[in-house]
Amino acid sequence: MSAPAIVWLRQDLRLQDNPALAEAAASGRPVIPVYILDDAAAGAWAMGGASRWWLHHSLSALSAALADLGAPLVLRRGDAGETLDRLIAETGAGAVYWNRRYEPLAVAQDTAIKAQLAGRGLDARSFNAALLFEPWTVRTQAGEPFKVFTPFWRAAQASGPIAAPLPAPRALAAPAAPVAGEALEDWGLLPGRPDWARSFGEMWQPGEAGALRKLTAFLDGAIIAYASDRDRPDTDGTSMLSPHLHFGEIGPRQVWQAVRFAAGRTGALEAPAAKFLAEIGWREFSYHLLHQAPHLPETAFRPEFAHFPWADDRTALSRWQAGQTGVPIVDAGMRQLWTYGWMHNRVRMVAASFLVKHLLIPWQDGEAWFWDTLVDADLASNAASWQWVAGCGADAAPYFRVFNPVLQGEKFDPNGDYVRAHVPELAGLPAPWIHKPWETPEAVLAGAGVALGRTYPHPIINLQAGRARALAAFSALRA
DNA sequence: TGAAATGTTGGGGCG
DNA sequence: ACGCCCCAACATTTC
Repeated sequence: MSAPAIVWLRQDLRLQDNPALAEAAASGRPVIPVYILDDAAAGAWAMGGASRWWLHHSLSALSAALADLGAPLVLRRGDAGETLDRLIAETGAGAVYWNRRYEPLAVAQDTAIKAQLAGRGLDARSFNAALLFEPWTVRTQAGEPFKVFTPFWRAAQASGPIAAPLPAPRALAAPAAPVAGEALEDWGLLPGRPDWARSFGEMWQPGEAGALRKLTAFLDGAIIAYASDRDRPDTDGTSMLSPHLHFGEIGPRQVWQAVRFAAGRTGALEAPAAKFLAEIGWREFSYHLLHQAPHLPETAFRPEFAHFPWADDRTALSRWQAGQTGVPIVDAGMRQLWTYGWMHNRVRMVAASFLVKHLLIPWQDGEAWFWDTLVDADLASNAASWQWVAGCGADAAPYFRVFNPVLQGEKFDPNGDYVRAHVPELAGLPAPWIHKPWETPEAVLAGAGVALGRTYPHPIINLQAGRARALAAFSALRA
């Protein structure tokens, strides 16, 4: 029997379209799939709480699926390089395969490990499972990386056909002797008390099966109205694939093929399909930006922001985090985030704009909170999106684009149902007032059981004054 | 993937 | 029937 192949799984927790796993299966070697929890290697960007909840359940699902195929998942903790070395020594493995990561520290770690393994004569190989286009392959005519989304996406799509996804291996050869691993329950990935994740399960089914279910439901339902409903937080208008994509429970090639196939069957889907795939494109663009600017999670892409006069207001930050700003659409979003580990994208923009512009709080503070609380927390997307809102990123929103949370609420949550779902103390307010309780007549408030300052906060800032202050601060930057 | 201020226009009420 | 005015609706520009 030939020496086993280790498949080092990371953000590719699936069987379908998994090139590293497929390579191991095709090699004829016994297969040892391993997941290594290596928090130290991630530095300041170790997985947040919501991501850990997700990881626990995703590994649980993957473990069952791999056991069915004949090669049980091995769980280990510690420095990844040392852990792989020990595993190789224990099992006599002759090959290590993995799918690439793109976070700067992960790239450095993978590069060092690969050189180390190859130097010792092991077959160490990496593959692409996470992106449609490798970040370093999309270039302008001048050979430069892109800084603007639209030309990036046009060039990327024109750069060649997207490979068809690989099927899941039908079976895997088990190693001669079982490989010892840790118990998932011992990793402490789930919250203790209080169990802030108790509602997550209502919305999510981590794992490959859950990912495919979300994709199917989207293609059978919301995609037809995606162009408009994706902006409506009061509907299920989006795919909700983001955490599945982040953990690699489904790959972008699978999404691409399924969407194109669905659109090919009926012409009515062509336009919404293109809109949806452009969102996949934004994910690709974020990785493209992170690759050209490795400090994107910490430092403004545009250098003139280095000395921006941000406010140091811990109280305001806490109230924003807790969904107690007194601005209904913002509070609804922040509470949806806390309750379900996810926030509708339209509301993310509104809540982020409110923090960065009305409150002048550094975008990095919002980024850090999202990192800890989102189940889809993704270093590239999170950093690029926060910089976009703050206006300090590539292809960023212009400085004068300040979302008015009242108008956004009235436009995208016209009946107030989204606010009612997440801010129950306002549920009695009629639609014309629910997005601006501070302007609501006293009699209407009383009729709805709302007492401002007691059952629901006064707004943390006057919206007009906050907008004016933001415009002054951001326009000073240009001068 | 904005909002607000300012400018323009055209329908309809009304003397 | 006509002209004046109001203002909603839309367009443009400014931040």
